[in-house]
Amino acid sequence: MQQTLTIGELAHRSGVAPSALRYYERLGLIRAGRTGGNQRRYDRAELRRVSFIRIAQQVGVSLEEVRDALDSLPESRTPTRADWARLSSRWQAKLNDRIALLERLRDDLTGCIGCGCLSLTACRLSNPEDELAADGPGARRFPALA
Amino acid sequence: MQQTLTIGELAHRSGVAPSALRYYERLGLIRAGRTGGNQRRYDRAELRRVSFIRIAQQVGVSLEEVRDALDSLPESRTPTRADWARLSSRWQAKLNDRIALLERLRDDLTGCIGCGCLSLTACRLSNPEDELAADGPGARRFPALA
DNA sequence: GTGCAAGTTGAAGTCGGCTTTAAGTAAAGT
DNA sequence: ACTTTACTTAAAGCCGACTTCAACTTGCAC
Repeated sequence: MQQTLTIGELAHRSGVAPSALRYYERLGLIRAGRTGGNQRRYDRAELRRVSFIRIAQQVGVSLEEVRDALDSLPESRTPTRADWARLSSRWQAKLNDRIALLERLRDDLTGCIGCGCLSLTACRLSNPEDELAADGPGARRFPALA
Repeated sequence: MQQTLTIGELAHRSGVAPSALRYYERLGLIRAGRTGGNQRRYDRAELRRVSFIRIAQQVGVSLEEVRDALDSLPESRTPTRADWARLSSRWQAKLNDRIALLERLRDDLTGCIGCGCLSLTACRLSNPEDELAADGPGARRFPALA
């Protein structure tokens, strides 16, 4: 017999409000069974799903993207290992991009502290900006990630 | 004589819409001079500021947090190096936390692929969940970052 | 079996982060 | 000078991610 959690218990365990859990369910991110009296009962495994959702969210991934990812995790039958690998590598790339962004941000900060200048925005020593000015009318520093 | 950018030019260069730039200005994240005819003229340095904002945002940092950080970068007079160090280390911690989250997310994914199971949520091999069940009624996996 | 905390729903409200709209002004090209 | 394109504002609208509300039902505790 499977042990299940009420919405309150899952909320408490995960640190996510019951209202948010219902919202996630409406969006198809998590699933719940029901009691005879129509109350939700969560499989313990959902706790991991919720954790995954929250982490992803905290690093700037939208719920829609998360849903797409979770949808690709087949609940039912054997998926091809190739499908798995594809999904995984897509997320790997996404995560690597974000890690790179974070490192860039960190380096910007430390660079400006390192060089002793007082304004991040005016630091020419570590960041000669004129490279950009050279590459035509459409020079964009940060093309969109997605 | 300082070279300046119109809002359209800054928008194009940074990949951020003019409306968003005006919004950032209202929130105090960026600054602009004005022409005689009341049009904005941006110092080139603002490009770096905008870049910083967008990167921070993409990794889940709110504009308010960004503003707080940027506010601590004194535009005017010499700030204490201690202030700088404090601000920097606060952000370092923030960034390190986020990097850790990303790595955890990535490990969750790869772990589940590695072990060959088909459901992230049901993977018991690599993630025995019962440790959590043990630590009382308030066990929360992810206390808030901030 | 009764009481009360915890659960249910749909609809409306909130907040952050912008975009759009409307009505008008500035600046650059010819 | 004139035309076109880019800019200005305030106010309203929109979308994602929830929370709150109101009215009602379940289910565990005694």
